[in-house]
This record gives sequence, C-alpha cells and structure tokens, in this order.
Amino acid sequence: MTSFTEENYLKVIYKLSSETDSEVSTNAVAEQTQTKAASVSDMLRKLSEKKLVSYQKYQGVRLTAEGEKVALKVIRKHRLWEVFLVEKLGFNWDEVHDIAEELEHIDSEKLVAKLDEYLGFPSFDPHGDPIPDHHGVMPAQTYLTLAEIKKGEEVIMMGVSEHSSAFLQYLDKINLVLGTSIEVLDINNFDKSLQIILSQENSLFITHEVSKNILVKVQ
Amino acid sequence: MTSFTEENYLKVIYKLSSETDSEVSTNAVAEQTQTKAASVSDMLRKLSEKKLVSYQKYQGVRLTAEGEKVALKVIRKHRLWEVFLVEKLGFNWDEVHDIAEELEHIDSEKLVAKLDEYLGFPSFDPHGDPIPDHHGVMPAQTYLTLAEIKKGEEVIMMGVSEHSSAFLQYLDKINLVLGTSIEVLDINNFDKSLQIILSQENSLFITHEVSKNILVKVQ
DNA sequence: GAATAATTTTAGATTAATCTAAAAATTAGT
DNA sequence: ACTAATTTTTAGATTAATCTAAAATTATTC
Ligand SMILES: [Mn+2]
Ligand SMILES: [Mn+2]
Ligand SMILES: [Mn+2]
Ligand SMILES: [Mn+2]
Repeated sequence: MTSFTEENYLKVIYKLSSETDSEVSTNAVAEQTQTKAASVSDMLRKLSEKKLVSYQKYQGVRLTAEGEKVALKVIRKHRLWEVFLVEKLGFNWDEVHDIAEELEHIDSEKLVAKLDEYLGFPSFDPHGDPIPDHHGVMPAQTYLTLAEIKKGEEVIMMGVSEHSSAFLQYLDKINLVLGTSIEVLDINNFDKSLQIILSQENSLFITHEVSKNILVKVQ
Repeated sequence: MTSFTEENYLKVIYKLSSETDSEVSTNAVAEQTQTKAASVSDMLRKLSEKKLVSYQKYQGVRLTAEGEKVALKVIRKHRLWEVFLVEKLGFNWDEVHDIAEELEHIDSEKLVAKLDEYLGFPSFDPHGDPIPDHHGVMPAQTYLTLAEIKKGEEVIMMGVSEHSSAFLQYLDKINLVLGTSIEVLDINNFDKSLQIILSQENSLFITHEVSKNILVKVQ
C-alpha cells in the first residue's frame, strides 16, 4: 500500500522526470513537495526499499515501472475528478486543483472505473492535460506553445502548462479558453510579446511569459 | 483544523451518544473505532483540549456544540457522497459505505454545496438515513422497527439500522428494498420471527434479528 | 588540481496516532 | 462496607512524516 504522502512524492517525481527526461534531484523534489531536502532523502530511501523508485545516494532518483504505474493511477484519478468537478458540478477550471489533490488519493478501482464511464471516458482534463487510460496509457498529445507560432499562423488553444489560479483567471478575463482559435498578428522582437486575434473578433496583446504557457495545435 | 482521525472519533461519539442519549464510555468508542481503550483516552484528552468534547476522566465523554457541528458536517458529507455513488454512478447500496468513509473527509464547503445541489438536495441517503442540511439540521424522521409492528398492519420500509454488506445483500435477495410495502401476516411468539408479505406479492419469513434492523413507517 | 560552493545525506528531535503492560479508579457482589 | 471484577488512565515504546543543524559528497572555479 502507498500512503497519501508517498503518492504525492511519486507524482512529483513523475512530473519532474518527464520534464527533463533524466534523474530528478533531491532539491527539485523538495521544492515541489514543499518540504526540505532532508525529508526528501528519507522518503527516497523508503520508496527505494519499496521498489517504487531507483535511487543511488547523491545520484538523483527515477521511478521504477511499478512506481510509474502508481503515479499514473494517481494522475488519472486527479484528472478524472477535475473533469467531474467542472463538467458535472459546474466549478471553474481555476478552482478544481486543490480539491482534486485530495480526491486523487481515494482508493477504489471500481470507483475510478464508474467515474470514468459516467464522464464518457474523457481523454483530457479541463486544463487540456491528457488522462491516462485504465492501463496507464496517455493519449497522444503533441502540442506547441503559442510562443513558438510564427506571425500570420492560426492555431487552436488546447491546454495550459501553468495551473495557478491567477493565470487561469487572467485567461478567463481575456477570453482565452480551450478551443479558442488564435491568429498571431504580430510579434514584438524586443520582448517577444504578441498581438493576437481570437476567433476573428477581438485583438489583444499578451506577454511572452503568457504565450509560453499556452499549448496550441496548428489547424 | 480537525484531522481525519479526529473526525472519525467525533462521528463515533455522535453516533453512540445519540443511541444512548448520555455520556459515551471509553470502551464503547474503542470498539467502534477499532482501537484500544488506551488510544481512546489519549484522543479524548486531545479533543477535550480542542473544546470539541466535554470529558472528565473516568466519567465518559459528550460532544460540545462545536464538536457536534463538526460531526454533523462529516455525516452530511458521508451521506451526500453515498447518494452520489448510488444515484449517479450506479453503485449498489451495500458497496458505498467504505468509499464514503474516505470521501467524507474532503474539506471544501463549496464542493459540498455544489454536490448537494447536483443531487437535488436529498433528505435521505441510500440506507434511509437522514442527511443534515447546510446548517446541520437533521430532517425529522420517526420510524418504528418492523419488529414493533402488530399482526395485520401494513407499513412501508424506510431504512435500515444495520449497514453491513451481508445484511444489505440479504435484503436485496429477498426483495426488501426502500419503499417496499410490507404487511405482517403472522408473528411467531416463540422466536419473534415474522411471516410478511411484500407489495401484495410474495410472502416470506424473516427472523427477529432481521426485523429489528428494518425501519418502517405506518401508512 | 586544490579550494570553495552547492547539494545531499545523516543525526537527533518533534508531533500524531497507535500499541502493550501496569497502575488507578469505578462499579458490582456479597 | 469490603473485596473482587471491570473499566479507564498512565507510562513507556513504536511508526510515519517532518524539521534543523552538522557532516559528507559532488560540482565549480580559479
Ligand atoms: Mn495529493
Ligand atoms: Mn488539471
Ligand atoms: Mn472516515
Ligand atoms: Mn448510509
């Protein structure tokens, strides 16, 4: 059995590991879990004994196949619950993360299966993140960031890579929501800010910091 | 803040207290929480310091108004989630208790409010137990047990006071479900077993042990 | 290729929740 | 009203998860 705490560590290691595609450092885990490096060292030793991570002192950590399986199950639950909260209960996309952070640890295969079915087997969560299926397989998803799009191109918004409430509420305010069509009108070479036009209607400016965190696909 | 564990203790004290309407003994709590009396003593001291129970050594324990408020919130969440699991996800009434036992600790006023609304503000859970409202007020509910009904009377099944999977599955098997009309055809004076007839169809025998755990209302 | 800086681990404590065994208090039986 | 039985509390340990401070290791820089 994996505890609440262990599951959160595994999820963090999964996330950091898939970003860099290499060993994850103790400090990186400490930052993400909001703990201290000393606590992380202890936990890594423990997870290693449980064969959920492969870990050599001072050499960083990776998930084992078993550890990845557990992480993917938790991520699956997190994202399914987020879909439920938004689609069924009417929450806004900026309100669901913390609640899903608790719901994700509830342990019942049958519950997950029935929830998945009730939601119509969704492939993406309200932030555009892919939902692993029953076997832990992530739907394919090859997006670019809006910052990578060339002047004149038109794309569709598919997700975000920053999940803070502040960022999501800002996107709401400027009507940048999933599915929106975005045309890049102009790129400022000095600060990489963009002038864009949404669904052939209103034009607006966004900073490079914002465009980097918006995931899009070319039509 | 109240922990998982504290909430479970408060719920147990609430339950035992409302059954006997007096102070609850350490041993009774230990039995219900599946712990030892020594652990309960410790916890009662702690809950007492937090002003959630009034407790004098050796004299048993009671909830304070604040403790009762917390207990009722947890019970409200437990029962709302049970309704969700049965009504929306299609679980059977004997499968939902353990899952609700985890869901009940998720802490979000907004989640509870939205869930309540989504379910249509139900007053009773799938076992016929009353759901406290937003202010902690329990719907009125003055049922008799089937064991108290006289020969020849006809009643409607409104709930159960035993929640084990075995008992609920047995009731399913004999078609004794909430809302069923029950007529007491005969009472065996020796062992208090009953011959009953359901919704003017099949007649069957049930033991006193069973009839004691079935809650009914006279039409 | 040392010396210094940064990172990581260990040592030793703390807090919450639990246990067993022993001591204390209450209740019951004569 | 004692004594015996039962219940409850305390004492002392244990386990999981965390922390701070110190030691050990690895990385960087001149
Ligand atoms: Mn979590
Ligand atoms: Mn998400
Ligand atoms: Mn519980
Ligand atoms: Mn119930």
